[in-house]
Amino acid sequence: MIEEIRNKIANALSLLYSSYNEVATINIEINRTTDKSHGDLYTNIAMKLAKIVKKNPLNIAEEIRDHITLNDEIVKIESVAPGYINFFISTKNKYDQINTILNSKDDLIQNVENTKNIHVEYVSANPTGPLHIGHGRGMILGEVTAKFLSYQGHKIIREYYVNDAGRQIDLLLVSVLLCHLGKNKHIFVDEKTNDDGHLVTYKGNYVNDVAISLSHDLEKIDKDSVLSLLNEPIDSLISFLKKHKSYSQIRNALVNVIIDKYIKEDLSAVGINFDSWFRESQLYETGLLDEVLLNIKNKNLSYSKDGALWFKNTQFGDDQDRVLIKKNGDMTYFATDIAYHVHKFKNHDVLIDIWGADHHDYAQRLRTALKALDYDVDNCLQIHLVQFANLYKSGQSISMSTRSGEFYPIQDLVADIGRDATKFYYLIKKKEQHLEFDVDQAREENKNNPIYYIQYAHARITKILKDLDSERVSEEDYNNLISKNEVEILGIIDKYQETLNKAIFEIRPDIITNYLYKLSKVFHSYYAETKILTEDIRGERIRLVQCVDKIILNGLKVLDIEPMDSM
RNA sequence: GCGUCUGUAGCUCAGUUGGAUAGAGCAUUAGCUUCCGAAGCUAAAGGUCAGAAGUUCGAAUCUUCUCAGGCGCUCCA
Repeated sequence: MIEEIRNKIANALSLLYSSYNEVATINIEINRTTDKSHGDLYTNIAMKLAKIVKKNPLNIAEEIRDHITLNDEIVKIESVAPGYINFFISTKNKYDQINTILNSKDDLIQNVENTKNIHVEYVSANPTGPLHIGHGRGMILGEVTAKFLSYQGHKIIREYYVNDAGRQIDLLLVSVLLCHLGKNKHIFVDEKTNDDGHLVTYKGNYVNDVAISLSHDLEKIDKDSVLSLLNEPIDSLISFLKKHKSYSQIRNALVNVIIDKYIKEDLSAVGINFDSWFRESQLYETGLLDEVLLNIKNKNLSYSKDGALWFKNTQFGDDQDRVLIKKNGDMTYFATDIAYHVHKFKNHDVLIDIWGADHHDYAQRLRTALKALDYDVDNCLQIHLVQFANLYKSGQSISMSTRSGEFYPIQDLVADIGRDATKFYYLIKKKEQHLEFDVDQAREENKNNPIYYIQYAHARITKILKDLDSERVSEEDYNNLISKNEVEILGIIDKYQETLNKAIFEIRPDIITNYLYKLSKVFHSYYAETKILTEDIRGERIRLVQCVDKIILNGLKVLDIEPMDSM
């Protein structure tokens, strides 16, 4: 319908204003009206042309209007000040979408033509403990990103990058070892507290459980040697451990326990399964890290200073150069991340990283480094930065720290409000927005809680339609659906497909949650005001609510939320 | 100081590519059960779209500046 009108206008323009070159290239916008007294569709083309053809926009609108013929579908055209052209569409054609949706068997999603191999990396929290609500938003948005891209038709691999070779693992190992020796309250002489007042070693209750699981391995470490190092700086103990012949085996066992007993369980609680787990240690073992560092050196992008190896970031606009290899020989995250991305570039067309917004500067740094190594960063690497979520409970903001053991595990949130509410609330706003997440509200089972409100609409429709299985309802033209709510519902239905596809292609789940909420709202209003199962126009109303229900089910399915037939 | 995200009703937020009178929910106030689920509905009230200038026929939307808040600017992860 919109295309048809656009063609008619283009035709009129070529007759009227062909002498102006710019007219041929102008974008003819056709939009839906918000006020039905202005018809169904409108265009602002006359106002855009006013400047080019130097005429009063209203006159232009009139000229265009007179060059478009009416037919069965376009029943009226009017030109209105300051220069809108409004189109009135016949009811029969206005609502083709309702039949399209009711008759369709697929998911109403358009596929892209050239599909790509896309690598999506998300969560990737250090394997030092259970996942908590601070990880929740990236977790859910990462999953939705992967899902939406696969709806588009792309081939997706979901990967969790496991930082199993860094300092945090050594600190966790020390913490676990202390527990094993019954010294879990021990604090090292040099153990500083950071700005948040948290310690460097891990103090959560789970550390003790991990120590029990690993007791067989921990027995291999000589107890007396460890005890003798307790009054020295923590790094003495760490270097002692690193020299131990079973060090990598024990570290590996530790990481396995954390991943298998905690992280995978946490992910599964919100329904996430990764296709691949990539370990940082692989970068060392395969020699890729050395290879990449050599490449950086050969391209003259690094230099040595103060015993460390530096990348020449200032050559690319950064305000300082950044360290690749520390004075003590350890790699920085910068170095291993470059190598990891080099690895990912080998087998994929597009890489997507889902990171917290606090990594903004770092993302820029990584991009420039990879660009300097001749990777097509602009086209092939997307780093999606997700703003923080602030969770509230009983009016209090919940703060989080894995090390101190003071955190709210994601599994507790799921147990508290349910998997679907958890997902829904994390998805309710676009990623650039800071998210205020009220746990108490998410637990409520009333209209304060959008997910229940939507579920309730579905439950009500399910109840109405329950006994109608045998009733045949034929395709209708919906001419009798003329009440305010009916017209509004038809209008919302009409926009579903374009809304859905916009959400999928722009990876904006918030558009879907908003849409479903609005649809549910009008439905509830309609339901309270109108009896659906009446004698006279029963069929049309049944089809209307069937369509509403189908959209709710489809929208929830796209978001991977389970519908509730009764509540 | 630099970078970045944000600023819309008392609170939490929508607002299509710049379009016609800026919209919801909560909270407040006043109502609605012979009737498909009241886990609901109806209505009232609530606005300097942070501020200023600019572009435009037309700005919450685009540009610039200012103000306020979050985050980052470690040989941290």
